[in-house]
Amino acid sequence: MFSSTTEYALRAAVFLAEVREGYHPAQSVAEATKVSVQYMSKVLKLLVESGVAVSQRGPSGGFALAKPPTQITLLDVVQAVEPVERIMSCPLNLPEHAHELCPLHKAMDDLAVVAQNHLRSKTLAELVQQSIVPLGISAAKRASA
Amino acid sequence: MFSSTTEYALRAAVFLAEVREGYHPAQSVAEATKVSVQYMSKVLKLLVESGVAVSQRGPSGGFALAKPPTQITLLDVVQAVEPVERIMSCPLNLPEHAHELCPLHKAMDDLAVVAQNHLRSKTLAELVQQSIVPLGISAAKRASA
DNA sequence: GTATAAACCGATATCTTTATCCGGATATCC
DNA sequence: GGATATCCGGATAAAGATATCGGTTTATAC
Repeated sequence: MFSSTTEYALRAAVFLAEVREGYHPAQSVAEATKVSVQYMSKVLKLLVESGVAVSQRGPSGGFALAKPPTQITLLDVVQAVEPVERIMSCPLNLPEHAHELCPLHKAMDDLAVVAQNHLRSKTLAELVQQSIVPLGISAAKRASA
Repeated sequence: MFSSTTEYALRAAVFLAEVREGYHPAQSVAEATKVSVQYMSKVLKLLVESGVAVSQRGPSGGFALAKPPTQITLLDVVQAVEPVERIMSCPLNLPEHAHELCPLHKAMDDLAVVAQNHLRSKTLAELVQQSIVPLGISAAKRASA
């Protein structure tokens, strides 16, 4: 259903929503989400390019959400890395289906709409576990902090 | 959203629902769906292995649906080639989420359920365009028949 | 202004998906 | 029972997604 890149992007976004204030280096995001720093850096870059996150270079730099978690939906994150695309014209290019999707592609497009609506209805804020520990910060690590 | 393999499988299933009686060689399915015979053969094999279609070797052989189109849903076809998987446990393996999905993966699993239900609600029969020409059989080809 | 922490960027490696090729097995038709 | 149409299966190729590596730039802190 979702590619691993999308899964990583969602984990990262939720993490940034949980930790909140300040910049968090890719290193921290990577550890919390259990993804390699190298790959997580690429994913974070996608989030920055799409306006979901912002980045800051240099010491005490890192990544942060571009807007409050209440204003970022799961769809924003998904579209940043692997857009759920609507089907606008028949991929078969049949003359019969030039101006109206055939029933099959209509059904597939319907699902795209349903999926988009579902993802749009959830904000990052709703996924933050206030009372629980931040995503991926394990008991051992917390103890040492 | 869907891989090309899934798209091909759906096209093939709709085609078989449209042409109805008898076996149809991979060649015919491939032409109608605008996919190479070689690749379509592999996709059709997946449909056979999952019980959506049946195959028959030799002259006047080919492929046909295993059940009437009213009894085959889009979900049957999709699950045959690229299952929409439920998320049963937290991929992060966090102790906190051992027996309950974290909100993120709960949301993702919810979408999987919504998608499955959507696909299950449409049968191949509902996608058949009775009054129109079969999928992919163009005007030129019809004229020559 | 120097040292350092961090994002950035391009090159490469690995794995998966998609696609093609070709010989073999099997059923049908005459 | 032989010729033929078709599915079947394995090997290979090409493309894309995933992942890693190393160097470069930029900002911060002191």
